[in-house]
Amino acid sequence: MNYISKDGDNGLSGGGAVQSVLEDVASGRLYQKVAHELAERISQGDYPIGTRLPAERKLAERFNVSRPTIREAIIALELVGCVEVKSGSGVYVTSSGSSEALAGAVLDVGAFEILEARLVFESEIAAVAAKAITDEELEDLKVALHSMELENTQEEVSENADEIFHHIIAKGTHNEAMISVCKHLWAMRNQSNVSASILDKVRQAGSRPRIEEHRVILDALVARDPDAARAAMREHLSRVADQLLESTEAQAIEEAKKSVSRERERFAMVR
Amino acid sequence: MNYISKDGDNGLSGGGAVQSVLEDVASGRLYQKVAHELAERISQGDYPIGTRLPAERKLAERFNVSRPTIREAIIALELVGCVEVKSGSGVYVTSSGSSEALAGAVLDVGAFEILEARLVFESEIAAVAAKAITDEELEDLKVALHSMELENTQEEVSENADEIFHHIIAKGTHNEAMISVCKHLWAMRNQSNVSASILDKVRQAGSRPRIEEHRVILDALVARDPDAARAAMREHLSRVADQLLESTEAQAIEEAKKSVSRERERFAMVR
DNA sequence: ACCATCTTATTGGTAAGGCCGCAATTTCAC
DNA sequence: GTGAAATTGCGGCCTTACCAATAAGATGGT
Repeated sequence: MNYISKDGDNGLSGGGAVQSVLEDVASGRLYQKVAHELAERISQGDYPIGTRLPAERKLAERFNVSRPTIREAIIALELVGCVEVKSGSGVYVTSSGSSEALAGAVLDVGAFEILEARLVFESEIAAVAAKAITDEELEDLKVALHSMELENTQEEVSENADEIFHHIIAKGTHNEAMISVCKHLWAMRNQSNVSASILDKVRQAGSRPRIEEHRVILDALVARDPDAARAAMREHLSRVADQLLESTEAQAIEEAKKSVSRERERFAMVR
Repeated sequence: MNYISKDGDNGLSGGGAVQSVLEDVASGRLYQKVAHELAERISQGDYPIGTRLPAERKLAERFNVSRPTIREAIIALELVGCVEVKSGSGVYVTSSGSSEALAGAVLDVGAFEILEARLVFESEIAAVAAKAITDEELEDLKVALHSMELENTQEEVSENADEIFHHIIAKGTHNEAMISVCKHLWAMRNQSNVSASILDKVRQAGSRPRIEEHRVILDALVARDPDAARAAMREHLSRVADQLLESTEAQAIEEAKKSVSRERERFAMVR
């Protein structure tokens, strides 16, 4: 990935063009991208364990970002535990293992991509859960569904019930890896800047049908029918995606028209 | 309270999960102290959940530190997951407990669970990739397959070719979310302590058939046949899982017998 | 050879400033 | 009066520049 913009523009002096980057990936935080890239280099072996990373200023130069940004990225890596910084000496690689965690970590992803992934993965999760879910978890699902209904009547939409509902299903697989993937998907969703702005409207627009779709999913799980559960989840997320497409079109009818139609086309393939 | 005194070492004792992650001061980085203090205020209720924190500049003033330092502290809190920052709006308290912190983190997961998840998810990834993969990526896959063959003849097994092969397929979906999930799965796999010890033997035992299985996957992708790709990937990972089961039984025939049979049973359901 | 000192490389922290997004408020047209 | 568009303030984001403190090696005197 390249952070370089056309020229050495800086926000300050002469250069008018904005501070780089934001063309490539819209408004992710810069330190995250740098940390991400750095983690990938580490886990890839460019910076072996025990070695010292280049100096902050060198890194800043190599990534074409400022030193504070590099500092922030290093702090992120430090908190993840794959790097240790010794004051006055340098920053040393301690473990490439946890760097992979961050390498695969969030980063800004398009809302449609996330939805497409959820459509594919969560459907399978539902199918697996249909065969493994316990009665208690089904009970929890009913509670979650009920609180979704409450949210619907009240104007107080906390958005949590939906997430909880899907999380319980993932938990119903009794497979930590699948649960982790589910969390990962929702973490991406919750961080995505697109979804933040648009998803609210989408949810408000179609909150009634959503309840019914969730109920269908629940029924399939109660029946322990994997195929029905997969189909119900697919149907649900397909409808959410459709609504997102509509909303997106309504919102950015001019600018993103081409992009939308492209995404729609892509989406049709997996649907 | 003043953070400038270097020897000051203010107690800052108490603390919950959040503080433990933000390792205790010792190393004397200023942002850690600030993050620590901030986390304490949050969990203590000074900044209730959902509310907005004071602006960077205000906080800098209140803590007698500079704005970059406040930014760093906020990043730490953000990574721990107890705060969410919305660009242009402010930074909001999300949860005083950092249970979400481990959400993205890779905690140890059983090898079978990971394999089961890969079986389910990577098969779907292969199916999606079959419709979206480019010719260049197919070329890359051929190269990866070739280097796997080389690894097979030599005794020098670097194990990388396998991972690269699967990564390229994920990349072939052209969906960042799916790529991220794939990375996430492999990160779990690579960190799992079970796999570290056993997977080597498994791979050595069945490295020859593996090549053939990968070739079948590649052929399906070349043919752009989603169903064939999914089936081939499922077949491949099923065999890997079988071999892992055998190896596990051979290794820990006494102690883990029950556990294994339980896992086998579980595994049969999704297979 | 040994030790104290100087130099250098590196991180730690600060200050000020421009840019851009968000949201509330105001203004203006209907 | 009401709804939509422009303005304005706030707030975070990233940058440049500068100075302080520390660690580790080089230097030089004994």
